[in-house]
Amino acid sequence: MPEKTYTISDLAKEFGVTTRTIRFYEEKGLVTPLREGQKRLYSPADRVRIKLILRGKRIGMTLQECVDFIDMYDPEHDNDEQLHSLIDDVKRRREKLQQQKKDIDDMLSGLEEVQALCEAALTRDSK
Amino acid sequence: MPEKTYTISDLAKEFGVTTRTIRFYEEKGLVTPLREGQKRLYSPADRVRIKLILRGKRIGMTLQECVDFIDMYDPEHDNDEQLHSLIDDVKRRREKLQQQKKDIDDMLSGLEEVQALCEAALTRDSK
DNA sequence: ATTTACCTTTACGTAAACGTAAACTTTAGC
DNA sequence: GCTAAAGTTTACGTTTACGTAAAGGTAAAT
Repeated sequence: MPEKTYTISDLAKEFGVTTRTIRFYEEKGLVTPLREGQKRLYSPADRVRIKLILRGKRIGMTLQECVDFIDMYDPEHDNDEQLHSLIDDVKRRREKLQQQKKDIDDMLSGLEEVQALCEAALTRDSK
Repeated sequence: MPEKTYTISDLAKEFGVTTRTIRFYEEKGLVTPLREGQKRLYSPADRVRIKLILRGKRIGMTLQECVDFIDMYDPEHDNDEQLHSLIDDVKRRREKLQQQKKDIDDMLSGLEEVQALCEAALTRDSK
């Protein structure tokens, strides 16, 4: 079956970013869509890459970190050395993610408290 | 008891940032240490603020978002309207944090898989 | 045929978050 | 009394991640 394709504005709309953003990612080599004449044609794989980039960004990764992260899935693991190096990278990244998760949990606890206090103050006032 | 104080390099060392960073935060109004002559004197409260700022940064918050977040704990909740508004802010922030947590969990799953595959490839080679 | 709605490239502008260097003062140690 | 370490202000530089025109090509709709 003929692979589905997307225009730049399709993806921009879907992900809530501007076309400028997507072209910028291409400038940086993060995506490399095909061309139909001048027009960019994005494959499902391109779409996924953009999705992964935006996910990375949501937790504060730089674009370079997003690329590095995505490349972990697509490794050129020729030899043992590269495999070991990749495993080390994965471990480091996992630890960082765990720390971020802990940070988030701490913040969530705080916010829940704040919300409870606010709501208590409101019901108190309403009496 | 006399409240403990910190110099700028005390805090810089503790948090692994430069003094420039801490002064920059002051420029932006994120902290307002006392002075002893020219020298800045940081209180435990200042220290905590910096800690919270850096925690926020770790999950990708901008400095402004960090301030807004910290201010949620220290609210001027004069009237009901402000309380409601604060509750709304808290809810929005909680949702965002939940999304980030989900993103992190997704990434962690992916990384665990990658690591497993790598380790499998290694043990296979060693035979 | 011309408006409308996309697409394109090129290029300068901008906000955030510091880095870096210069030039100077203050305090502690020898 | 001098030097070294830490503090200070001022100010220009840098990277990241786009925003925002400007100037134009293409294709469908009226």
